[in-house]
Amino acid sequence: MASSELSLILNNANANLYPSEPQSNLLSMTAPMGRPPHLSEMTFGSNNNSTMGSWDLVNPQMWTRHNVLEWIGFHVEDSRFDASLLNMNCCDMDGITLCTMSKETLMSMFGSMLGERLHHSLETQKARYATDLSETCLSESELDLLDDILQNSFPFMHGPSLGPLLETVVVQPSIPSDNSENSYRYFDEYPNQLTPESDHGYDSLTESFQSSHTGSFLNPSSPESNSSDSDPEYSEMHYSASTKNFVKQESGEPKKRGRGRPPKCQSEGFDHFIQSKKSKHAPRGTHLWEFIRDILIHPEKNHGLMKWEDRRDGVFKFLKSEAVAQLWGQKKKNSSMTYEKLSRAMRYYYKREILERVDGRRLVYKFGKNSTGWRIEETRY
DNA sequence: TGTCGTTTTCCTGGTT
DNA sequence: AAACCAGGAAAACGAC
Repeated sequence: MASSELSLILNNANANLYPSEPQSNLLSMTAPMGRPPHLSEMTFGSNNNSTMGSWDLVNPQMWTRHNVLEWIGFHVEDSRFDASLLNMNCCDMDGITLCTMSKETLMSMFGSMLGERLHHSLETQKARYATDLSETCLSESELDLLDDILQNSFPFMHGPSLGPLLETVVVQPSIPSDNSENSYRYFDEYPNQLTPESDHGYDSLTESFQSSHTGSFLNPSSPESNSSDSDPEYSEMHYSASTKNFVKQESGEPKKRGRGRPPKCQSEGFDHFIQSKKSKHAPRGTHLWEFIRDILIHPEKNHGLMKWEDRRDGVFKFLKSEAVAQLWGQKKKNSSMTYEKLSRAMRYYYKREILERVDGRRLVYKFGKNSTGWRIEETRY
């Protein structure tokens, strides 16, 4: 079950861009919503745990801003720290952000004593939940949910290619970082770790994972491994049938298939059973151009993925094209997304004037007159 | 259930 | 040669 951590990491990367704060029901705050409560407004005795807040019941990665405040408040109170010395701006962050902070960063923000204490507590919580996830017996519905997340987030983890990734899962919470780092750092690591072998012109991270890792992640006889896929391309059985690269490796000669997008779910059986349990009507997500825009206008969350070439004119450049594509694929639950496909979708925006062509410059695009929300006057960034 | 819009996938050919 | 660009064709898929 440690694999769910990896899903969390990737989901958190998206959650960073599209936060939903789903756990507000866990809060035990007395402060009104809409602003961070002052520490003096917080209570710690109204939940399951009489001394700690609801943060104690949740993986730090999943903490909301309120959970973080609650957690800080607990330690302020417990250590008899003078709360008036605290800069409340430092307390306004979610768990994902918090988890990227190094000990030094925490100490600089909260002082050596409280900072060290917070760091220690945070590491303890991280370790605890990393352990909990692997040891907890989950209910059937939780298993379904977990499986759902795993399939959607990293379907290629099922089958023969997962071993080393689990190490990443365990290590991730301790990634050394400072304030400037964030979840995208996770993606930044891959190009160096992987050994693309694809003959495809655009080596996606997905392909890299598939081609460079061996070993088994799940017991082949377990329901998880059988159900591994709403996306059958990534089960060992079906991969050859629908993935161009694999076909080429398998036969030594590319097999032609019909034009257009192949069906995502081509199998019956348990895969179909799992699939049928999922909602048929996922809420409409943001469009690709909005996704790109959101990466660009959140520089603190755009860790070297893209950059503005000309902020005023809306000209931007992909720095890590495949990483952006993977992130987009992650958002769309499509782990086979590549920059090639993403860029095709981008080119369709020319006609609709959401994007404008930038001739002669690779990986450079420009927002068009029908795009919104990126201009300096439209954002606070 | 059908239609529509937006991708997604594949492809060929061209450019850097 | 690899990486990227351009755009046609066709299909998937969610929304309405």
